[in-house]
Amino acid sequence: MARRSDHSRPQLLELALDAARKIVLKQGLRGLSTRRIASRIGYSAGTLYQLFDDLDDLILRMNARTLDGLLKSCREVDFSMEPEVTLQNLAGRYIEYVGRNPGLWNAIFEHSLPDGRAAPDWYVERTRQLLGFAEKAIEPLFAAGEEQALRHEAHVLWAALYGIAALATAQKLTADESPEALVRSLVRNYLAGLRSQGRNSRL
Amino acid sequence: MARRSDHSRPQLLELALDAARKIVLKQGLRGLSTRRIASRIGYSAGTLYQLFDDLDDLILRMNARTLDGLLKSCREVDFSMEPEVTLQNLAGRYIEYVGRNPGLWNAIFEHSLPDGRAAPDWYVERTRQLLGFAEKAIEPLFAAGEEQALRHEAHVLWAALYGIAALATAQKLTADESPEALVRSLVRNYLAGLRSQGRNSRL
DNA sequence: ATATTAATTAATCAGTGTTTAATTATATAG
DNA sequence: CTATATAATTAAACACTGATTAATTAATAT
Repeated sequence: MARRSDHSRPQLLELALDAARKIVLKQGLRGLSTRRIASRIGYSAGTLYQLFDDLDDLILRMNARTLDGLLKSCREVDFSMEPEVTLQNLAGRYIEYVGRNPGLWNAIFEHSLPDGRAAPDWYVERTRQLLGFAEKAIEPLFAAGEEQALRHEAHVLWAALYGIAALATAQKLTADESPEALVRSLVRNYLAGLRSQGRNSRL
Repeated sequence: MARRSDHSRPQLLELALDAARKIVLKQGLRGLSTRRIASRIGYSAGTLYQLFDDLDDLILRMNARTLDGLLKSCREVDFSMEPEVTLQNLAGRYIEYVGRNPGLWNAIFEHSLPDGRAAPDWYVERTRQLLGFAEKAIEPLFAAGEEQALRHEAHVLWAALYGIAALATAQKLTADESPEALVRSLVRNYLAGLRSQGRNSRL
């Protein structure tokens, strides 16, 4: 056929990514395949290759949407409060979002690109933005000229948050430890530590 | 054939897991397949199903060995020093080990079992032991009867460490941030925070 | 030497990602 | 309004994958 004017290209892309999302939500990344996506949207597998470079590309675009949802939630945080409150709110939304879409979040760190292939800019940009929120939250704790220390400490917090979320969604945490409580402790203690030491003493 | 007395069953299991390790080191988990393992050890793919339940079982056993290597390294840490020194040593070995075997470490969190299938006890036990080291390191900071708080804080540290290691090996950290430096900051600030607040105030 | 047992494999099955040629619906030109 | 060109869609093919099966073959017991 030619374009069967059933759906436009953008519509088709939307359908495909949505179908992929639903499959991953129910069956995990393992259950995702081109043929399954195709059958769900009433097209053949080959059509997907007009919309995406390959399955990796499709997965990256799906994961980018997952990140977008988290970014959207993070944007609603009030950054005018004191750093700890802001960061707690940020971390809370992070954990809440991940907890509501565990399958999708799992897909983010279960997926890996083949050997030498790097994640595209539009994907990396999203993770960078996420990190940016952490930086913005703790910014008041640092003096001008300490940007390097600021980025460093935000990186630690971001990676730590990532670890808690990862272990929680992969169900590798003991049941009696809620990720929310772990994150609260992380933020409180880490910031208290930053304050008690001067934050710029990171030999 | 029957057992071709070329290798004993334990030898064969060793060969298979070693071959799997080498493949994952060079090509990542994506490059691992039953046929590739089999051809490397000079047997057919079917033979592997006499040694392992399935490929997931094989991967779990390979990952368990990766954890064993880390456990072995952690056992050499001197736990008679003060908590921060001990924990820094522990975390240092953690990051060092992961940094030396990034492919193998990646396999640990890239792998996931199908839908309802849980990790076997002998696997979970290893992760529990690893967590136990963190508990042992910060134990002196807690009074008797605070075991719950102890486990809680150790969990935070362990998950945070995991996050840094994960992002580092997946090359999702900015190049100018070494995982060693991130981990040092994590341990120092978190412990400082624990001390500055009373450690048992974790509502 | 024969019968039994069990390890090993080749063949097979259903599934995968991806590419190709063939088909077909739309858009364009005459 | 028809003929042509264009481009989307698909069915089929290819080379893989994990896993199962029947057939084969080597070691063991009789």
